[in-house]
Amino acid sequence: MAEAAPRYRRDRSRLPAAQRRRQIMEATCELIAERGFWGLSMQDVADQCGLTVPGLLHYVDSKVGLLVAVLEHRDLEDARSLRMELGVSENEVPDEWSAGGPKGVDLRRLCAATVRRNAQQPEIVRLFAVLEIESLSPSHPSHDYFAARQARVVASFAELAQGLTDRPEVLARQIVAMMDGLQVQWLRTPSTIDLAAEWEVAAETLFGPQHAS
Amino acid sequence: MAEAAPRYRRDRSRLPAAQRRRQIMEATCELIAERGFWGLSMQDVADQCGLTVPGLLHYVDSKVGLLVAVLEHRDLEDARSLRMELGVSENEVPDEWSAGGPKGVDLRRLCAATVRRNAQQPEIVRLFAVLEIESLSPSHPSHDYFAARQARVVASFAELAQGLTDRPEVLARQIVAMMDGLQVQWLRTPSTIDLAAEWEVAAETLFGPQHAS
DNA sequence: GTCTATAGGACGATAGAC
DNA sequence: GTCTATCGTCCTATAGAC
Repeated sequence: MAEAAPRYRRDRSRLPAAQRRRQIMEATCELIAERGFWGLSMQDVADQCGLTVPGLLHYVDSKVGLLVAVLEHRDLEDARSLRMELGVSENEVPDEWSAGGPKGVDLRRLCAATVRRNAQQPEIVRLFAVLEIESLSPSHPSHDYFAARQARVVASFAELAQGLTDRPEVLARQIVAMMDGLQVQWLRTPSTIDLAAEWEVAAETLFGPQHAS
Repeated sequence: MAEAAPRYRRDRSRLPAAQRRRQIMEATCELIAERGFWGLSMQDVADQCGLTVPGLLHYVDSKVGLLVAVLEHRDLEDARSLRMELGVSENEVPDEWSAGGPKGVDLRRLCAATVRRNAQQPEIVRLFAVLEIESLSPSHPSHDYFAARQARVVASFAELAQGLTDRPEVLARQIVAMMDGLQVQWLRTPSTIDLAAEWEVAAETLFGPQHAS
């Protein structure tokens, strides 16, 4: 006749909605990075937030809903942060570079900034690495999202590479491949690889020796 | 009082054990490539083989056992096939290159052969791509396997790159990164990318212009 | 905004018959 | 070598109370 113990000690009752949403999103990012979308369970997310599963489902309508919420959230966050990093520190505005119209941004600097930023958030990098691979399957809920994303990035890079080579799209693909590949190696053994430094060397190879400015 | 229908029409009853094992391994490869190890279910494997789950468990003792069986199987297969491709067509013997002692093999040719072979078995490439990322998690059953594999490949490549550059390990990592990255892009849109050709161009960038032999 | 309770499956694995 | 039957756990999602 013992009372059933709750799965988790819930200490943060009745958070404001916005804060709760952010909390849910962050927990989901971590857990997808750790286990992938197929390995994600609503129970784990709920536990990590100090909620029950129905409590969690009050905010997102399904497991897939959780995924798209996370992706939208990351896209906004990334666009904002990259605009800051490049747009403010230099007088170029990489307005919507990822959405279609990169305008006058130096490709090499854009890559370096991206890598530098990624080097500071391995969990996010891992989230995308996991989803990028998982979503190769046509039946994955974010299959279309990542297909479009890949095409968009390559197209943007290719446009920016037009002055640098006679095969801009090939260079664009190589850049993306090298960045992704180095990031995976870095994720596996972060302590033995300095991602930003490694990229600098790779950039020399891909773009040719650095011009003295 | 209707009889329960079987999940699957089992038409290949009582295969010889060796044949059954091969069938199980191939089905598992496909399904892990499609869904990852976390998304793999014994039921799916059993169905695809025309078995019930307990019937399947007669051959492998657990789900993890299935995974390691697949990896061992692929390693044997790959070593054999690569030895054939390189060792026979030229008079070099890349004996156990992946296990530790690459001997006098031309790195550039080794890479080209590997890519050429991979271009013909997208399902296997995808299997490894999925597991490589999934296994970043320390709790993944093949975490150690892929960590060791990564280290081994980089070390081998670095050793082979010693004559080519003053930073062989950096070049080795770049090669691995580029191969992996291009392969992922190719897996996403196989029809728009010629993997072997794309690698040839990348090799020019990484190794420098091809020597006329 | 969060809960309890529960429906309704799918899962990995075992025991034991044939 | 393969089966039926079954256990106990986990899952997503719903209904409705507070």
